[in-house]
Amino acid sequence: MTKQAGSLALTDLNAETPCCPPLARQRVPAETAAMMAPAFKALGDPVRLQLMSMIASAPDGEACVCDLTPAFELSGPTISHHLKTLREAGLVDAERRGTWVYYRARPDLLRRLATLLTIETPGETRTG
Amino acid sequence: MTKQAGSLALTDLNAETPCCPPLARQRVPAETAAMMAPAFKALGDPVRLQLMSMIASAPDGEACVCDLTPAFELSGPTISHHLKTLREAGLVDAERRGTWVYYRARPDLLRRLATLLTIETPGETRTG
DNA sequence: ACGTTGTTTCGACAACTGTCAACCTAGACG
DNA sequence: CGTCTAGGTTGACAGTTGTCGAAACAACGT
Repeated sequence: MTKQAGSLALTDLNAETPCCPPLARQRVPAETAAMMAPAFKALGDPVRLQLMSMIASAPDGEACVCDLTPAFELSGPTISHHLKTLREAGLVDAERRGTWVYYRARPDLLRRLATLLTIETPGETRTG
Repeated sequence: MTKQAGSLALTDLNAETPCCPPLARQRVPAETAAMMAPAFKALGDPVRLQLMSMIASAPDGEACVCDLTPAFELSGPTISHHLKTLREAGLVDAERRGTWVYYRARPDLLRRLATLLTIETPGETRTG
């Protein structure tokens, strides 16, 4: 299990590193790529992308697993597995309150990813 | 329409579909998720993320494979494979000019991904 | 036409991922 | 304490992915 890489990335991502100018502005260093790629990978599955959206768009900013699971035709363990992937990628946080577990989005990383993908509009439709 | 994930997604993504409000604004429909996830997946590899960045940040907006390959300690076929993945995800375009093949970023999809990840800052409440 | 150089495709293999069934843990309720 | 329900973990399996070497394809120089 070489999943220590994941946790390490998490640590770094949680820091206030101003690590990520837009991808199109300057070449992403290998170190940054290694940190951000797992987050993109986590979003690279339709189920997880929907889960992420359901969590991030929840009215109270958090979603109960009991609401997430029935939204898919997948078994509980499978949903749990996907949620774990999102957790390990640093995209969501989980909290148990009584019987239920609630998931909450981590806007920091999400915002960082968005920044990385940002394209600076040249102001014109096309260059040449 | 048959939903052949790969090529169909490409077609749709190339169109001017206003498909993607921020992920945190409203729940991403399964259809949209199926369209966007492959793009995130393509960026979910450190090598491809760097390739994407090298292409997108290239001075002339395009990068030659002959410049990309030596930037990694990977074989030519492997780099070519990653580039193909980016191509199939609709993130880049390839064009052969004489001996060399040049890759160019497709800002449309990149911008759409960024929009999808955009978080509306809570402190930035629109007054009125 | 031929050989040289650059790039992609093919074939193969190890590693990883998505999925489920079965089991285990945490809290609620009697 | 015992039992029920909600979730998470483990183990196993098929399918996919990352990687390479070898071969095929494309364009240039001679």
